[in-house]
Amino acid sequence: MTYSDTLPPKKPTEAELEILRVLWAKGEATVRDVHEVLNAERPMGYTTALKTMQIMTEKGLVTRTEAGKAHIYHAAMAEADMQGQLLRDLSEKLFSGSTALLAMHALSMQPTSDEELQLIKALIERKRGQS
Amino acid sequence: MTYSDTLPPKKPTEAELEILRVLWAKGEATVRDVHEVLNAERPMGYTTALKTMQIMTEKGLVTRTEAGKAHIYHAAMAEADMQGQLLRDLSEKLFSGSTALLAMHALSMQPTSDEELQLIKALIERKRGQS
DNA sequence: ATGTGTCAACGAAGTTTTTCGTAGGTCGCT
DNA sequence: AGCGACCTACGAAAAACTTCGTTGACACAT
Repeated sequence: MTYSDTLPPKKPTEAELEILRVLWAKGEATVRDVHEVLNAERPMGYTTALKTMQIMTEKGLVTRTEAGKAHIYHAAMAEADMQGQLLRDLSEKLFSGSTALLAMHALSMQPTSDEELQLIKALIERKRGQS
Repeated sequence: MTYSDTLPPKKPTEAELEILRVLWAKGEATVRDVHEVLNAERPMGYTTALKTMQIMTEKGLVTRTEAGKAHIYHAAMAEADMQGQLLRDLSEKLFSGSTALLAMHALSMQPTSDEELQLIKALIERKRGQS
């Protein structure tokens, strides 16, 4: 029985999220793969990445295949699901739980391309019927 | 010379954010005020709130007036600015830095009222000219 | 003046997160 | 067999965060 069998996945820590980012980008990766990417961004020991990934396995944040010599890791949660979870978390803590309010704030803070605006308008039209 | 004079405000921790929430809601508050609110949500010692607020003062997250007996605290950063900062942080970590992408995801994850949708549309129209 | 209540300051313990050194295993090469 | 390269596992230190007990100050009522 693993952690993930009994408890809902907890929010990843800062370091864990960095590793998840690499896993999402690559689809799957070994500790070495992950370490190479992260170490390029800022100095970090190999065993630091290893240890963190071991802990993440215990927590159920990643799964691994122990096939060959080096284990192959996968993110346990899809990136979109994690985006949703952290977005909801932030909306609760800073926007009274309103993801719409959060979205509005996000939109107003940065130049957005017409293309993106168009996508958002489409999204809104699609939602209009629902509520 | 205080911390905030030399360094940009760091991301608040979980506990610090809870305190900021109270300060933003009340405008200003004493340790007792803050403690009463937080302790109602979940058990928490008075000195825990006090200590955290002292640390926040050092970090420059809050300012305080030492006028009377009890110090009066204010959030150093406006709520909207903190919302912006944390939104940008999240967008960098999970949305390749695109706040528009973040906004879209936020919009698609929860029923949104027509009224809110209307506001967002207006926001988009206003932005359309800019880019 | 003595006791009671409220306050800030401080130190320190407890917890979680991050970091990495060391040890031991396996593989392939000489 | 011995060596070097690469891997996991483990333990533990270091750093960051959270919690709270104790102390001493001050004011006010007894």
